Amino acid sequence: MLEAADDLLVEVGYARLTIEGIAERAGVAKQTIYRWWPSKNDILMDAFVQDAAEALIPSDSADLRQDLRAHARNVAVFLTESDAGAVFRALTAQAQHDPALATRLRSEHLGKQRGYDRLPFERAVARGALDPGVDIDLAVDQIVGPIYYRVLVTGKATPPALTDALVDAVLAHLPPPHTEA
Amino acid sequence: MLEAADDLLVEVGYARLTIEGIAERAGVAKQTIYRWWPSKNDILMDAFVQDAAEALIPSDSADLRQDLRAHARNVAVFLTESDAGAVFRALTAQAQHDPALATRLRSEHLGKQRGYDRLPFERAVARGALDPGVDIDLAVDQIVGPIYYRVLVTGKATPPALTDALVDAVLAHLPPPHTEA
Amino acid sequence: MLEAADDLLVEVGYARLTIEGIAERAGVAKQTIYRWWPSKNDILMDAFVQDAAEALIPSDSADLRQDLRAHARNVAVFLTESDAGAVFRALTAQAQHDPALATRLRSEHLGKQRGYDRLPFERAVARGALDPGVDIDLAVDQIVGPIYYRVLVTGKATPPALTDALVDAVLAHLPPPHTEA
Amino acid sequence: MLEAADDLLVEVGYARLTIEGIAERAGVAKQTIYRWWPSKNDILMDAFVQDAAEALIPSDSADLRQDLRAHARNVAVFLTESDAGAVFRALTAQAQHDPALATRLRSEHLGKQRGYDRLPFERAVARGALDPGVDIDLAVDQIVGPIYYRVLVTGKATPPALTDALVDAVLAHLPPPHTEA
DNA sequence: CGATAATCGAGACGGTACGTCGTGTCTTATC
DNA sequence: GATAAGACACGACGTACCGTCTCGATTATCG
Repeated sequence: MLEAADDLLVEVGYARLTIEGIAERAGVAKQTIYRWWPSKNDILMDAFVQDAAEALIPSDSADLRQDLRAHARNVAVFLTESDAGAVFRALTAQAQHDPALATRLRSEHLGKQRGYDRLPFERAVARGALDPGVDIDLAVDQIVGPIYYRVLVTGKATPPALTDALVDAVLAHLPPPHTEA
Repeated sequence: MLEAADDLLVEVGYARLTIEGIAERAGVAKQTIYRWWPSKNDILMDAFVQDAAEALIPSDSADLRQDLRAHARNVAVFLTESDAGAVFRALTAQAQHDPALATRLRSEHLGKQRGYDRLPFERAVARGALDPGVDIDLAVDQIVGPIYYRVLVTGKATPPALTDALVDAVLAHLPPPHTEA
Repeated sequence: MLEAADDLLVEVGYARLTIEGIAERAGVAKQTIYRWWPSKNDILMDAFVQDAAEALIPSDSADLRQDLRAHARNVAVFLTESDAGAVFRALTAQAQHDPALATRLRSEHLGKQRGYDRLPFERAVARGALDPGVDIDLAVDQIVGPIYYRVLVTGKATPPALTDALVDAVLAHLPPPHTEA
Repeated sequence: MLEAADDLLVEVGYARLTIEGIAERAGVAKQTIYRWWPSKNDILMDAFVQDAAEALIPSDSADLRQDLRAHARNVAVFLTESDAGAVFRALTAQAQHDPALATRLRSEHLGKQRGYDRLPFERAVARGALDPGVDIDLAVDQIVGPIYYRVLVTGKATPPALTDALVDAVLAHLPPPHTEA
């Protein structure tokens, strides 16, 4: 059922995604869908949560720059090339018109994702490679913000060269750990 | 007519914005709307272009940091607080499902806007305050990207402290102009 | 269960009478109803047979006119004022669209009722007060026919004055018993 | 459209007559039907009024018995054999559950029909062949009542022999005009 | 007297039709 | 000749019941 919704979204696009279509594709009665989900967006939300659960956990190589570069590349690929990314873009779009959906999206996905995005920095702090006073959230915004912006707004590509440059720019002015030399 | 569309969008939200509603509000027959605009999105697009034409041109104080900070603040306020910003968010959302709209939005608004966003940097280069080799587009992405990202995706606030920090972070590692000492 | 059906019919009318409603009202699962009755009409039919069993047996006063007048009044009151009459009208209505129901209604109720309707005439013949050659069925039709017609079709009232007049009109031209003077 | 409703009623019966079916048959959108008729019964009512307008006007032969016999036969044939009669039976059935429909049926059809049913008697009175004090409505009820009763309730046949007998029975005890001998 | 089956409530399910809303096209009457 | 008014074919909406189908839980009987 979630699978049917997922597939149809990718096939025909959000605009032509109908509950009747999902029901027919899933071989299910319309009422059965309404029994479990109040709206099309909730179906997509569940489909997305189910699919995207595993994704976008940064690796841990003990090298902050390397981890961030890999993670930024993964975020870009997820957003632009994966099916789950297509669902995410659709949900984000709908969330602009639907505050309840926005809340769900943030509480059920973006919160966790923010945790993953912070992970490389937190590991670096833990291993003493980064000053604990660094504003990690700001750093994360500076890396992933431009990626989402390009995907959702300008439509420009987000090649590795770009994501690498974003990472490098952020790292360039992060204070090194204070060494009592 | 565009006004009616504009008002209704703000009043009832995109989801409940109908062409019949716009026609009624404008005291006009539905067909008259169809004579000029092929779709709801095109009406909004025109309404947006009309309204937002003047906005978001950066000031010129001969101080790059000061100009960028002011501009970033303006972008944030436009996106979160103005009626035109609400229309922009709706259009950006719909553009996710409608490539033609995405194209219009980019060619009729974002291109010009990008020019404005670049202006402070170009002026700084012109007055010799910035190395001409700087990747201005990257710098712009790093400043405005996180703002759009917060507004469209995470829903977090974008106070002046944040936009200032973004500007400062970008300026911190921009190479100063090469001075032949 | 039959009681629940009966009550609901009188309360909400046939149009809003649902099997789910009956089940809920009777505190019973829908399937339990389906175990015993194939359809809504069959439930009503059983409810009617149970309730109406006692009704409409003509008295025997040894006076044909008096018996017929009393019986005709009873028929009119049954049809217009009793709950069982309401069920009968509903069943008769449905029988127009459902031949099987029509057959049940005739075999399980109307046949017996016709026997009761004939009784005063048969008693009169037996006691020598009526010519045995009389077409009793025709006479019955002429008395009860107009009553049902008014109730089911024209909706006009059927007061005692009317039923009495019907009886009198029929009796007026019935041949007296042949007396070999 | 009315034609489609009419045809479908005869073809599939009232129980399977759906508005979607009528729409499809008439090559029309469902909404177009709802624009003009609030319910299935109203469609049938209009279809019936249109079709049955001409029917059942008694002939005038200057012979009361002959006119009544012919008219009673026509009524019986109309009810049992014509398409319009099938619609009438369905409407009468639904009118049992729907007071508004009952009212329409009476005001738009039965009133006029009652006028036709009375006509032979009124003509007889006019030509001096019938006592003006006769209760014509009662006489009409006694003739057509049993016919409707047989058709709607008992389902027994209404052959000419029966309708003739009904007419004869009524005429048998009607007072002749008072002749000043 | 405890295992074993029948019966029941609850309610999910695939369906059909409902009556409503909005779309984009069209015709008609007005100014 | 453009416009308001609004009818129309169409597609989808969300709802109500239909009749069928598992599920446990609860009796009720029999071993």
